[in-house]
Amino acid sequence: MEKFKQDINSFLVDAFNSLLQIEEDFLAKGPFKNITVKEMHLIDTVVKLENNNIAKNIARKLNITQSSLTTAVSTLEKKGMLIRKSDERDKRIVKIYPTEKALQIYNNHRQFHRELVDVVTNKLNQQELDAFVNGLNKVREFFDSRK
Amino acid sequence: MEKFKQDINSFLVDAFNSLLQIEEDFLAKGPFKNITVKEMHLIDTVVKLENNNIAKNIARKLNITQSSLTTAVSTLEKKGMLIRKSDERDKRIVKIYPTEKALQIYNNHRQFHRELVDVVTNKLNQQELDAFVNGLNKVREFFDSRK
DNA sequence: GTAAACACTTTGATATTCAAAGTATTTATG
DNA sequence: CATAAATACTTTGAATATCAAAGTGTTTAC
Repeated sequence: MEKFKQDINSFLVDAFNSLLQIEEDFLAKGPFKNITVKEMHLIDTVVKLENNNIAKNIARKLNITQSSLTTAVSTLEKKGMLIRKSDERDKRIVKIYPTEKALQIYNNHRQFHRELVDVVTNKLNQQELDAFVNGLNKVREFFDSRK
Repeated sequence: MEKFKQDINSFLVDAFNSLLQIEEDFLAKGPFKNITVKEMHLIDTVVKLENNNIAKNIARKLNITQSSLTTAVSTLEKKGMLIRKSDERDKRIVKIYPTEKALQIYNNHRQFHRELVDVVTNKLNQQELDAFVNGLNKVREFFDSRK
């Protein structure tokens, strides 16, 4: 049992850092080199929020302050990745949209994640996969409950 | 199958950030409030490397440059967490040691991880645990092979 | 119609990171 | 054995990220 616990712990400690590193390398080798993991994460959030893409929601999702978001969006606006549009109905609100270029990067990055997950699922049979995903979800539930 | 893949992916994407957040909160509530997750990670590495605690090794382990390490160590030296000692035999080499205070923080943090892992293992039966750890190790293998 | 609330941006400060240059020490080589 | 090269680290200067607090403009509430 101790062995299991060690495995789980070292995974939580080390594997995530490895993932970050791999992701960084992948982006560095990709077609758009001047994008960091953090910027990728922002683009990802913007795309996924779709119609809830107002600045406030994005900041909350990313767990950063509005002022931090403002600067991050400005940077990506300069890089031609994001566009600001103020809401027609409520002019206080700023909505944030990905450019065509950002969508390309997004898809490129999605592909990376898809390959990553494929490697895992290919190595497990159906029963193992069931149990694995079940385990992950328990960990996640715990994390969510502590937030 | 698609559902499984989505679950695995969103775990890798979101759970990591949740963990970071939880860890930050835990440190903020702990007995030594002025310690960040990154600083904790540095202390952790110093303690674990034991006799290989020379600056160069620590930087490599953390995947940061030597110059970044220098400033990080200086900060924790000022906070009374780390001590520099130059090597007797080769005076170019700087060895880095944790103070008593750092060891207390280290143990406190270890306890946090122990509890975290306990929560997970308690929620899974033996068979599920086998599959879960097996799956994690497959993910890790993939990460390591890409490094 | 004015005060309060809201959504965002700007400003000023602090922290992190890196590359490049600099310092001190050790190793290699002719 | 003297000097060049390599090594381990630190300093410097620049870029980026982050936040709190103050500021701007807009909407809502009374």
